[in-house]
Amino acid sequence: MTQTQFRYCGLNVALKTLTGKWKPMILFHLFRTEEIRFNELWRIIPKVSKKVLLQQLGQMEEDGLLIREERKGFPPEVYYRISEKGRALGSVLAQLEAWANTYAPQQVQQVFDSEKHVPSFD
Amino acid sequence: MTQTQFRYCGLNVALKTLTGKWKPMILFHLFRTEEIRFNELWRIIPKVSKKVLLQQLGQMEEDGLLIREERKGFPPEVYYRISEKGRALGSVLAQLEAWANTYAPQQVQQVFDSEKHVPSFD
DNA sequence: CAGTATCCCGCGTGATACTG
DNA sequence: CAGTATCACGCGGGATACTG
Repeated sequence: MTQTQFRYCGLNVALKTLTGKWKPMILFHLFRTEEIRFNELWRIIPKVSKKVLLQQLGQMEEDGLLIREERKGFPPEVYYRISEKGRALGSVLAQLEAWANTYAPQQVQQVFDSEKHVPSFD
Repeated sequence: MTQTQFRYCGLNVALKTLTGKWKPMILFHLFRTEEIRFNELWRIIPKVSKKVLLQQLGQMEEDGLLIREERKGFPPEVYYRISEKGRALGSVLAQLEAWANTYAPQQVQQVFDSEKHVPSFD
């Protein structure tokens, strides 16, 4: 039996940065691609309003999870990519995913079914 | 460089079960003790209303994170303890805690300071 | 194309009083 | 002691139109 210990202050902070309706999906895509433009991201994420997507990206930038790069010109080009801080979360996110798949497979399936098409990348 | 992969459906489910203002603290205490009575928990968690604490405990029971045991008699005695499913999250929670302490120490410190007294058990 | 401005609504959280 | 009933409020999320 593994005895794991933690305090809750850091846990609070970590969960706060991860909390947001679209953040898991955003992270998923950031982990998949080197960089991605806003509209590209917006197109592949169904049913989110532009305002909210911008909002969540803004929070994630504030929290240092991602890096926003604005290449000058017109029309504007803005690229988002995962940061080091964000990448450091990768294994933990994978473990959360694994935990859910193990202990709550039916709920995971529900989320899966509730979406038109979950990008299946192999 | 560790390449970690995850989909977001399970991540969504996992984060949903962890989302709640007092859940990190509740988990912390459940991991510390074998079992704990409601009022005991209520006393050591400052500034949470009884209703909300009950609410969050209720959700966590629904999600199978903890086990609620009601021992008959009067006045009633209700004990809460971590479940297997909940315990399986231990190492992940510890990693989230560690991540926050590494990458956002000042925010963690802020949370720490904003509380009268964070139970420091060693 | 990327971002802002408004207006809106439901839900998570909270204070307080009451009950078995 | 543990739990419920009410009432209230702010905030996250959403629809839509507009701007540089």
